[in-house]
Amino acid sequence: ASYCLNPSRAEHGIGALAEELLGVGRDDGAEPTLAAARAARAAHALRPLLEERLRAHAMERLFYELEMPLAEVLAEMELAGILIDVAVLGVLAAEFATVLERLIAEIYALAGMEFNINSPPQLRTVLFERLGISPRGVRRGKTGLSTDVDVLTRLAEQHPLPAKILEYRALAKLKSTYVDALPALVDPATGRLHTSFNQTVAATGRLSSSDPNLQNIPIRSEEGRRIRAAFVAAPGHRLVSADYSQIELRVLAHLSGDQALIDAFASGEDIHARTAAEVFADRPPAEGRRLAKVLNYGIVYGMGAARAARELGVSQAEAAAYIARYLGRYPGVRAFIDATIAEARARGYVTTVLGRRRYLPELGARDPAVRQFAERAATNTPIQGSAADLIKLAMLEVRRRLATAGGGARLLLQVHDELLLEVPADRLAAVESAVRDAMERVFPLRVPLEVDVRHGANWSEAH
DNA sequence: AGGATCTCGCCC
DNA sequence: CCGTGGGCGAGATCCT
Ligand SMILES: Nc1nc2c(ncn2[C@H]2C[C@H](O)[C@@H](COP(=O)(O)OP(=O)(O)OP(=O)(O)O)O2)c(=O)[nH]1
Ligand SMILES: [Mn+2]
Ligand SMILES: [Mn+2]
Repeated sequence: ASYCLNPSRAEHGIGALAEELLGVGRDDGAEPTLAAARAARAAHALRPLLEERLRAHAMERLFYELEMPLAEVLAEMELAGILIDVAVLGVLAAEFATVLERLIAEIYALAGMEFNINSPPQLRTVLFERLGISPRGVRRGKTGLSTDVDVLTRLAEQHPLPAKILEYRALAKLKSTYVDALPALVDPATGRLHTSFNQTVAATGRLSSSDPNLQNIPIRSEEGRRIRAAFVAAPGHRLVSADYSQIELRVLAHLSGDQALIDAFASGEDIHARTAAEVFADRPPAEGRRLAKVLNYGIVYGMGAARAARELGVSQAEAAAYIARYLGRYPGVRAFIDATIAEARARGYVTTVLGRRRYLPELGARDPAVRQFAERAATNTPIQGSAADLIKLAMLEVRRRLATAGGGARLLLQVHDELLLEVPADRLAAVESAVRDAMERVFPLRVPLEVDVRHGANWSEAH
């Protein structure tokens, strides 16, 4: 309830709420029995307060009909877990280790010394002092010159070392974060991996996932897809992935009412593919579409010419012209952004289609940087948050349909606009059409909702 | 030894 | 602080 009322709060526990809403002082060192008694008394006192606030904010349906029943669905998903082919990860670990060893040797040779490649400050010293690469035009962070992927990509034109570092970084990331970490978290009895879905963390209404995070499994690179392929279906089953097509662009079309965008979706256009064809025609189609996605959402959510120029590989002036032309094509979008910011400033918060709120007090900040940041968040939250509303609602409907027609099919994961299910092989067709139907009809918008449904023996095949 | 912060990079 | 937004985690470093 506290999360619905104010999703930006750092804590929603009884202690924090008692302190703020009841004015009760906290004593974290209290003897356990006493602490439990105090928590019980606080919970009892908080209940009518929170109930009244939910009513006053018109959030009773959001809470009682969406978030509360969703909690049980999420619990089932956590309990179900997902099967991991540990042997696949074992092979990758060995392969990656071999390549990393070679890269480390090459890096030391190019640097003329050994150092900790994982240490940005040490790398900075090697690049800009020992090798004397010019730091001209290199971005600075809080602590000094940056060594991130953008910087190293540019430096790669001047020296062979940065490219090797990039290669090392990409592989080391995959190995440490996924290949080495995931097997240790697999339940040895079942071979399955169990995440936590956090329902009260993201300020927009999205879920998050942790311990382990299964919402950021690699997909972009070939090596990444091999990791994703280690997420497999149980014997006799398939993994089914159902992912909304261009979801936030559709929500934007709905909320803004922009006629060009509505027409585009009414006639089945793929805006990501269109952008890709316009500006990334020289790239492989799949990569082009992914880059186009970044650009499409970036522009809509306030990306500047500097960043757009980097993404597009053109001058800032050309990027600025592209952004202007893009927004000019969808005049309703600009108007929606301006109206959303104005309304947010007046009311102090923005809302989603199901009445979720996010307060943005920084909209009144005098510091323009702080204020503009809040304005971009105000633009994004109604759209990202409404998309989160839709898939949460769809999850309840999918769960209901599985109960009657699933034949043992289970929801396993949610990845913001994607549901991953494990389905008995002989129930594939029925479950796929039920899931598609539930997701597409969940909450009719001014544009159709479309869902890409695929299946396979592993998550890489299914996505 | 363990927490906080920073940098970097994975995903939607 | 931030001029796309929203997350989580590994490793290094600094500090207690
Ligand atoms: N602001 C912002 N939002 C993003 C970005 N990447 C993804 N999202 C959000 C918007 C998307 O609608 C949503 C789901 O991501 P997807 O990868 O499924 O993209 P989308 O549904 O637009 O395209 P799709 O047709 O599924 O390939 O996540 C991004 O770089 N910036
Ligand atoms: Mn999608
Ligand atoms: Mn998706």
